[in-house]
Amino acid sequence: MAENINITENTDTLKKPNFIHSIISEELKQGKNNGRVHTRFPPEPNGYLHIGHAKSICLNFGIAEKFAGKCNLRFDDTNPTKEEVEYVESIMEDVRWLGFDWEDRLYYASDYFQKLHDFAIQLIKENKAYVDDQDAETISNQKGSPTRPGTESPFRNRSVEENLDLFRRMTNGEFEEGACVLRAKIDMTSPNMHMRDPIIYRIMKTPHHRTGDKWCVYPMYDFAHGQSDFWEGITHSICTLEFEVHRPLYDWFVDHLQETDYRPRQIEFARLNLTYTIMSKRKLLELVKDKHVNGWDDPRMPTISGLRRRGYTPESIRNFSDRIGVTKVDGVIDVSLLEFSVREHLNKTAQRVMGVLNPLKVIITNYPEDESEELDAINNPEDAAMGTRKVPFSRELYIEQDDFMENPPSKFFRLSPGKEVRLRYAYFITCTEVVKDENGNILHLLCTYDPATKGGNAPDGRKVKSTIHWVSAKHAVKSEVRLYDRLFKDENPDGHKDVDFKEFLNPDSLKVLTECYVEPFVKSAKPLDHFQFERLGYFNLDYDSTPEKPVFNLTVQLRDSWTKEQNKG
RNA sequence: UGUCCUGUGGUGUAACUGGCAACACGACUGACUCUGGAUCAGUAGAGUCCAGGUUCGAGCCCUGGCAGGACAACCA
Repeated sequence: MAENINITENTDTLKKPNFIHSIISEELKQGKNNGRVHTRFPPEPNGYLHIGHAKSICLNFGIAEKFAGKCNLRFDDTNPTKEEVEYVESIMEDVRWLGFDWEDRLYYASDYFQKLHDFAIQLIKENKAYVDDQDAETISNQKGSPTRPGTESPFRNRSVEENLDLFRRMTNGEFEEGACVLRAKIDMTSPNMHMRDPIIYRIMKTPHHRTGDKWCVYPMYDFAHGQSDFWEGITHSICTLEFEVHRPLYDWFVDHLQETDYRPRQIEFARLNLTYTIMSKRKLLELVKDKHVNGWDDPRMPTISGLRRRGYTPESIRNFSDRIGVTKVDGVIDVSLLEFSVREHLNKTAQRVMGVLNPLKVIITNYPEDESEELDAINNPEDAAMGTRKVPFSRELYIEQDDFMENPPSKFFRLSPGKEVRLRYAYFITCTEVVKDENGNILHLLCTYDPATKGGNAPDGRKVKSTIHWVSAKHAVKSEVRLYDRLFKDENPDGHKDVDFKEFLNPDSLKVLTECYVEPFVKSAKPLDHFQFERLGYFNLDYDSTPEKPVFNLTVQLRDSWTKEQNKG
């Protein structure tokens, strides 16, 4: 798992305003909540966070930052059957890695189990809640349908005393799971299904990851969330669109909780959808459990830990999040926007290095056998402060197979027989002979170099069409490189009614190259360090690396107008 | 036969109390270049879901439609 977590300071100046900012500004102008702004990020610890959560994290913490308010981290842990400490820990790690700080405001819904239980008793005493002995199916049938009103439970009018006694016995564990539930008494004919006497407590005899076996009744989401917000002094409870219809219920509970002017306000926004990926925690879990990927942090996963391992930076994710905006329109964002965001950041910050993925040996026939020299290379042309490094050069080199064509088309500028190209930061070379085996497979290339072009410039002003990357065979570090492609072949794998999303898994989403050569500079790299392999893409060092064998992950390729050109024809 | 929400270039978002539909990604040109990267300059692409109405003027206001989404877990 991730070791090198560097908290990056939040210097983003963009923070594009959105409709929630407008609502808050307006309220502030009216003096609401005495100018206080307090949000929260409330994940259920039942899985790893994904890029969709990142949007929510940036939104909630971003609002706090923008309005000089606060943002809490709260675990919505009201269902012990699904929640685990492993998830709690990963979530905290991910939020921190993204660059946000909840300071001392770490909360759990389970912190409020007692208060919630007290409130439930209060509702019973006010004759606004009752114990229902019917089973799940019966209750469900009585709820009616969105177009048909529900009917009342025969237990709806039990006396307060009886309800109090029953709920006490539920709490004491006298009943089996499913034997009965506590329901709010609202309106079985409401056009809003959520107002038809919603269940607020159920019996669960599963130990809770924090409270152990102290409780055997647990509050439902709707009963816990608004009250938790209230007790924490949350002013804006931001959630996704599907909770829109829950809002009247959210308000109903808070209105019955306490008489005061202060009310947390629920505001909904559209969750993030990305092309070629799925965002459902349940389905991501399925990919992990069925081993379609190698864990939650597999670099192909849209999880934050996956993106981190893949080489995404917190800045790039924050910028992405800002760029996509916040609205109530259900849309799908093109992954290319995410990719643009990493390229943008890594272009400015990544150490450049030369690495050959598919090696083709080149022998410089006029370069002395046992000699070698060191050439100066620029670490990052976008940032002079990053300085230069030495790159070893010798008689035997590797170049990229794609950089040589025996019979090149007219627009191919790279190496071919008789053609001269520049080896980046080194010399001009000319291909003099293609050496093949008896089957006609290319074994290696014989080239000559021009000693006068050392450093890459010809004193006679001679130009070459192309500069290619290379690596000195005897100095290079043999590495493994993992190339990733999109996990799904379909733009919307989740959007087909009759086809399971797994049908669209891309069988070629991972390609492992074991014979790659990278310049010795990378020997000192630590896991997660970012590099640009010149002319290829951005890569980072994987946790699986050993000093003997580095392993690199492809974060994203460089834009490539050559293959684009090729695909035209 | 319901309630709630949403409709602006290919995609995502803007447009302050009505005033020439803007920005980013993507696409395409060209310039430059020791990364076919980056950078720079530029082009195309929507008349704002539809139909009426108010107004000198409507993406914004009004009326009526249409389309898409959410809601019937003892999940969150």
